[in-house]
Amino acid sequence: MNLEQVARRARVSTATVSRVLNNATVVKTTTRARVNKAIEELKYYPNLHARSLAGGKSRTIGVIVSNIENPFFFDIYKTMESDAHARGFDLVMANTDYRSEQLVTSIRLMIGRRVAGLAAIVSEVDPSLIEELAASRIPVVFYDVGAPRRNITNIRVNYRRGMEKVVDYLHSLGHRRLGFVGHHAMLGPINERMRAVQDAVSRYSPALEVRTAADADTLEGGRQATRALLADGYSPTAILCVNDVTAVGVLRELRERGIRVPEDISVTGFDNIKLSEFCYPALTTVHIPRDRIGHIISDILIPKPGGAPIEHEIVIDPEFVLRESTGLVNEKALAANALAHADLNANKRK
Amino acid sequence: MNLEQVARRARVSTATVSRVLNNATVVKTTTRARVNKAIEELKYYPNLHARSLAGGKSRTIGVIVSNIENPFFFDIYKTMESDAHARGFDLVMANTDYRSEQLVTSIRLMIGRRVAGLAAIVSEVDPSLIEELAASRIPVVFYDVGAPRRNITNIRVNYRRGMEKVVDYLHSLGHRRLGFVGHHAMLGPINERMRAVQDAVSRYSPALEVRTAADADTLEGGRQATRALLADGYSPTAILCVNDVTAVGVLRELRERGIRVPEDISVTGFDNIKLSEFCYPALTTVHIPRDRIGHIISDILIPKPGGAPIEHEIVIDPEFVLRESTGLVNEKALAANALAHADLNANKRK
DNA sequence: GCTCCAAGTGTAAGCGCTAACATAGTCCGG
DNA sequence: CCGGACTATGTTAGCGCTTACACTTGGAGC
Repeated sequence: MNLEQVARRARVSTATVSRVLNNATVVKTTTRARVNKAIEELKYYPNLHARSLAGGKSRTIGVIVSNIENPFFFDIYKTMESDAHARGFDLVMANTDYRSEQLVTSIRLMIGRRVAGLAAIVSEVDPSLIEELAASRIPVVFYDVGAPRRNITNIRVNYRRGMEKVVDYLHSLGHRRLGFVGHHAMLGPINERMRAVQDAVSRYSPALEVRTAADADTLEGGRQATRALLADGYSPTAILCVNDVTAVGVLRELRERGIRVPEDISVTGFDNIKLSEFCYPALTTVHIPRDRIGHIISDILIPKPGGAPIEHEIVIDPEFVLRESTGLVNEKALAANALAHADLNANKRK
Repeated sequence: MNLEQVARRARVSTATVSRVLNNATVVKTTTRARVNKAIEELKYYPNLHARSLAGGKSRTIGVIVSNIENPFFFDIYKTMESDAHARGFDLVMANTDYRSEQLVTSIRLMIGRRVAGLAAIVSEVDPSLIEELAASRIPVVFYDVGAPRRNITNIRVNYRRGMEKVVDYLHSLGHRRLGFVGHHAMLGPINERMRAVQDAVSRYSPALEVRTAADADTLEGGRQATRALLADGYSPTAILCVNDVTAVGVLRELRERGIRVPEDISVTGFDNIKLSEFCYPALTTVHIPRDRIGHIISDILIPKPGGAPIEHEIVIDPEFVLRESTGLVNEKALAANALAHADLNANKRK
């Protein structure tokens, strides 16, 4: 089923069919109708490969994310998707699972697909890759990593500021021993986040201390990291998490141990995904405007006809969101709990 | 940057480069090395469009889902993705948001991409679409809808049986007034699920009754549906949900109203997504083996060399999972709560 | 030394489409 | 009644690749 067959049936040339398909206005209404009828009857769908090969361009935007399972990435994707559809583009998504070799594969795949634009919402970026992309001349948006170039725009979030807000707030509640739960991808921005926490803490040093544990960027990962954090007898009065998903995992582990949140330990998330509002207790977190980020990326990669030129580096300031998972420090309760927990373990061993 | 340039640089013909790319074995080792070097140096990535146009086939599998945001769909996608990658295929995902016109668009897009196979994990399928797909000769797998054909395989889950297990269990705990929270996409399988609930309930009729409310397939949707369900004074002692995501929304609304789960009201989910284990209280639910479903789909769409032929209709039996969100009926507490809630509302009005 | 064959490589015809250019109608003013 | 300016449609050369087929070698077999 191809152009030629449609053309034959509609008694026109392939060029005319092509014109109808791309709704060029020059086609006479009656001809157009005839062609559309033929298309309909033959259930013809143009071969997109031939199209983008011949046209030298595609109407596809590539999106590469570290972990699409995390609603943070997903929300950005979703916003981009609706923007793209509205402008007649399609999205192709690739997931790296924080593995840099997967990122390389994905980027090559996207280049192979000759995407019209590429969004890389990932943390594990190699400088040579950026070089390669710069050479490819494909419009690219990096989130949080990379350096601006002619065809490369950077969007970053001021995590430092966000983490400071969290640390300041916890400090003001009297917390002095903190835990930070990260995830394994400690490259780039996450490492940056870890450093952000440490720096934020060090402003109160030595009165304020923090210890870190990391696991996967999943619910289960947050839980495991909590176990690691509490394993060696460290008893933080508040646990900061690299994001909300992890934080929900933390909540689960604390509940399991009979530690109440926020009465015994305070917990904070990051990102302000929908779930942070629906979990129990609802998470105190930091809002990252994912829809705004998505729109910005769309505007860069699919420039609107009359659109204004876009900056090559965009910085977004996050906002503190107070909910139920944080409260005044409660050393006594914590001590009691630790004791109870020790007893429990002792009993188990018997 | 194309085959010809690489060929020139490696001092071979384009055919040889192509052979190297597709690792045909006939190429001499030294030639192969020369070509690979040229590819490397020129940072050449084959144009996938040209490839699938010339080859008449693509190594891409299309996946269409109703709501990728719901981990149920996502888990299937993820399993398929890793299977596909392992076999050198790529996935292209499309989301319908339960809108049937979006499904039509997506299917046409996939046909246009000449995907090697198509998985439609959606509920809103029109018979004429199935006809169209049958004609396209693309291997297709439908989940829960459609009818088997030469190139179409069906996978279904025995929801009926799953719902019966839930209803039986709740009945055995003494529950007699049930609520069912569904979602808006009341077509096909969801309607099927609703009927499944009603049928399961009617076996105990008239002792057992159920009322239904529906909203979006999201956390927020579950919450809204709960409001609707409880709005007219109906006071179920247990709420069954169409899936776990919705159930977490229900939990949230009940908590807000000061209704304890499971002491005052029992809640059940469906699917057994990871979150059902991490929310509070952990959900009693029904396990749908999403990884198994994903593998089955992969095996159908990307047949392994020595693979056994696949049935054209596959039925999966779900399994009941008991957790913390269900308990013995407690009419007294419920009455007290209803009263308290009425008071609260009365107070608000003042 | 010659034939024959296999292994390795080159040649060129498409795959289905777009777009630049060519051509055929159509209408109007002079 | 004819030239020119449109408008509508046709012709055709690629886009970058795969693949059937043609061609060149260098031995092995005799």
